[in-house]
Amino acid sequence: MARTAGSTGADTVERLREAALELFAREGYAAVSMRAIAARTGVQAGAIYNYFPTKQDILFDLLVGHMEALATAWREMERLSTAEIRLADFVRFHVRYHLVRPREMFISYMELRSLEEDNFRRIREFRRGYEAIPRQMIEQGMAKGAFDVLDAEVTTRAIIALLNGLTTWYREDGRLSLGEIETVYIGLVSRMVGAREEEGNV
Amino acid sequence: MARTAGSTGADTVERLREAALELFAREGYAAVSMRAIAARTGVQAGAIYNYFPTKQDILFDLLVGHMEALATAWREMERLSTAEIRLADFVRFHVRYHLVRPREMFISYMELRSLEEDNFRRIREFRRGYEAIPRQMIEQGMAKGAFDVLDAEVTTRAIIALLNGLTTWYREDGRLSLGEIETVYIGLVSRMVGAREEEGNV
DNA sequence: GTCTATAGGCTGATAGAC
DNA sequence: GTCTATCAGCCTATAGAC
Repeated sequence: MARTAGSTGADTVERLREAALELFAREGYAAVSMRAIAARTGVQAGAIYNYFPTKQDILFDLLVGHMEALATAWREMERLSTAEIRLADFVRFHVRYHLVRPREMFISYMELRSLEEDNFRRIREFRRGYEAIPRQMIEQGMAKGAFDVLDAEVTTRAIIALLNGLTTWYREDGRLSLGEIETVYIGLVSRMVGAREEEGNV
Repeated sequence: MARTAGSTGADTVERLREAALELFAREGYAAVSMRAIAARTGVQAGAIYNYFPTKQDILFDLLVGHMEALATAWREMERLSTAEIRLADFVRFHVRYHLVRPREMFISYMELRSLEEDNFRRIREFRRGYEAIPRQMIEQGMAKGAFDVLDAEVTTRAIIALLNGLTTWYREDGRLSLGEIETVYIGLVSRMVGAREEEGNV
C-alpha cells in the first residue's frame, strides 16, 4: 500500500510527499485538499492517484515513513555506541532527530486523530514501541536505585510531553543552538528522574 | 461579535457551544461541518446563523470564553489566597482547572492554527499573559536564589509543554486521582526549577 | 427563532484521451 | 504518467415562509 512509485516520473511521488508534508503541517490534514497538494507539486489533482489511492493513504504513508526512519535511526545509534546507552542519550537523540524534522514531528502527534481506525492502530503501535525506550530506562534506573521517581508512568509521560512540546516553540533562527537546547533538556530530564549524580548517572 | 444570544430559545446557543466544543475536540475544527454541529444540537444548520455569523466565530467564541474563564479563575485564586502564591500553586491550579475541562484545554492549543489572523493574535495575547505567570515566578525565584535554572525561557516552555501534555493522556477513569497527578506534577516542576528545598520552596 | 430550500462553490475520486 | 472533464456529494452561508 502506498510507496508504490511509478516508472518514469519517479520523483513526482517524492515531490507529492514533500508538498503534503508541508501543507498538512501548516494547515492540518482536514483543511488540505488534493488540489492544493497537486498545485504545490506542479501537477493536476488526478495525477496524485497514480501514486496514492486516497488522501488518507498520503497521511498514513508520511507517518509510517517517519516512524520507520525514527526507529532505524535509533537502532543505528545503538549499534554505533560503545558505552552503555543512558536516558541522556535518548533525550539527546530525540531532540536532535526531531529538531531538524519539525514538520514530521508535528504531524505525527497532531494528526493521529485524522487516521482511520486501522491506520491509527498501526501508528499507535509504532509509538508505543518508541516510547517504551525511555519508560524502560526509567524503570531500570529506579530498580538500580540510580533514579528516584514518584511515579514511573506519569514521569515518562511528562518527559515525552516535554520533548514533544519542542515543536510548538522551536525556531531554527531562535536564540539557542540545537546543542544548547539539548543540554538544557538533558539537565531537566535528569532532574525529573532524580538522578543521583546530576550529570553522571543519567 | 458572537455571544449575542437570542431572546426566547436562549439556551440553544449554549447547546450549540457544547456541541461544537465536543466535535471540535474530537474531530478537529476543519473536519466538523455546520450540519454536524446543528444535528448534535437538534436544530437545522440554518438556525446556527441566528447565534454565530460564521463557523470561525464559533471557534473563536469558545477559545475566548475559555481564556477569560481561566484568567478569572486565577484572579479568584489569588484573591482568596492568604499566603504568598508560589509556583507550586500555579501548577496545582493549572492541573486542577484543566483536568476537568479537557476539551477546552485540547482545542485551545490544537486549534490555534485554525484561527484567522486577527482572531489568532487575540488568543495569542491571552496565552502570553497567562504563561507570563509561571515565567515571572521562575525569574523571581532565580533572582532570590531560591531556584537554580540553566535557562529560564526554555525551562518555562518545558514546564508549559509538560502541563499541556496532560491532555494527550489523562483519562478520568485512569489509575491516578486528580490529587495524585497534581502531587507528581508539582514534584516534577519543583525539581525542574532546582528548588532549594524540594517541597518547601516552590 | 426555526424551518425548508437553495445558491454557489469546493471536495475526493474516476474515466478516457494522449 | 499526466492531462482534461466530470460525477456525485458535501460545504458555508443566505432567503424567505411560518
